[in-house]
Amino acid sequence: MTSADRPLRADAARNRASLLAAAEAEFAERGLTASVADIARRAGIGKGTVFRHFPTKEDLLAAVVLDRVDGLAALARRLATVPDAGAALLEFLDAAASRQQQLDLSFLREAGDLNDRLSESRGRLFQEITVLVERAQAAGAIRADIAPVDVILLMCAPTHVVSFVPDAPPDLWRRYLGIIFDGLRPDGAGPLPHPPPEAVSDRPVRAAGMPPRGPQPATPQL
Amino acid sequence: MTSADRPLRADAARNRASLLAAAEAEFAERGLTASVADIARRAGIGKGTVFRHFPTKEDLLAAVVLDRVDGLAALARRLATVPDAGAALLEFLDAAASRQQQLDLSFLREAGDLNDRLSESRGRLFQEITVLVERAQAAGAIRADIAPVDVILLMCAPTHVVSFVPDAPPDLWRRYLGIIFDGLRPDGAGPLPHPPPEAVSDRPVRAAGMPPRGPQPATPQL
DNA sequence: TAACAAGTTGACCCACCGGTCCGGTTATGT
DNA sequence: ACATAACCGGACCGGTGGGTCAACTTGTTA
Repeated sequence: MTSADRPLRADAARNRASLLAAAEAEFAERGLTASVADIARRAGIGKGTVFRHFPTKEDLLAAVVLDRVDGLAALARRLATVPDAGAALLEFLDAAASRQQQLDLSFLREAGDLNDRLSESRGRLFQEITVLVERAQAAGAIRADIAPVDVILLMCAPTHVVSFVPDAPPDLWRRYLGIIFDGLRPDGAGPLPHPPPEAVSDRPVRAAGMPPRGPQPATPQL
Repeated sequence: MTSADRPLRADAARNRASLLAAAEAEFAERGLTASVADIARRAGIGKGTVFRHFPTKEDLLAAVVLDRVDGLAALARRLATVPDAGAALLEFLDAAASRQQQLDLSFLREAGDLNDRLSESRGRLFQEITVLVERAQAAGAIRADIAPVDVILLMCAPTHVVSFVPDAPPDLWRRYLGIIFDGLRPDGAGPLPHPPPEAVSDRPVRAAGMPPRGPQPATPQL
């Protein structure tokens, strides 16, 4: 819209920048429950201005998350040329988890309709991951019965697991990435009990704690 | 209270039962964000009645969750006598994940103050798990550098991972339990990159999406 | 500098949610 | 059958959060 039609007014551009910065910080600190009002206050602008730039809170979140996703995809692409395919995959997972410490992307796996540009970027990222996984597999670094989807699904697990320990050391997640990655190795291990799922997602599912619009598809929970 | 003083009136007992059933169903479908009003409606009783039985939404959740936790602890205790310690641990993790399909207990790992009875039960459960893990370790079924805490933390991962795939087959989680459990095996695998955390929790941290009381400890998110 | 469009703002709207309260209802013991 | 205490329910309260709007300000362009 504004970005294509006109060059955007000077003050508007400034506001947009500090809005994005504030949103990133706020989402990182409070999670998806961060309120638009708080973000606006932090950015030093009025709440109305937020909605002028992004018609919806979800769109704001999408904007914040977009470059992280693109960055991850770029990293994956770079790592696809590294000789040691196994090490490349591990490094990617390391980087992914590391960045999740700052902002949870896990909802990306389900939110099929967050934003057109975002879901496009997500698609690219998933494709790059697929390349990484298949290379690692061809190199014998991970077992043959692993599908790229599996890695995508497990990608966020280390961060999630660690999010439950109170004063977690900043790199505790590496421990769990280590365990999970060892589970991907071809060493011992019998056959897996279930085939991988078809796809991660493409239907509209909402990020948890975001908008209680429909009857909600229900995250299965104990 | 009511359960100790007096035998509880007939209609009250009936209402309490249907309330618990409704709460369980609603929490399972909508997660922690299920509203008390919805639960009351589903139970066919007034909202006031809900609060008469449980002073707080959190207490209601605790009541719903309590017997599941106790059931899991009982299972763990039973499995502690099974000869094959490795198989016993795997079976426990299988049962735990299986029940999580119905109601997510992951918040147990952080909610230190949900309810006295609940956190007591949780303590027992964790202790039983510790026994299971140490036995499996002594039997050489899982690697020596795994701590019981690790298993507790990873326990809910398979369910969580699967919660992102749209129309997941009901036992897809077994695939990821398989991968993770393989990561616990003593086979190949170098040393783990980080020591285990001290404890899972004992300080008051709120379940996500439950009450926005304090400034929130912020689930680290990407 | 004049004039207009683009941008800004915060009061306002509305829906939701946890929790309270009191007038009315009903089970229960005698 | 009656008295009574336990119980029920829904209107109500205070707070919150996403989103709207009309009046006002400001950058831009001629």
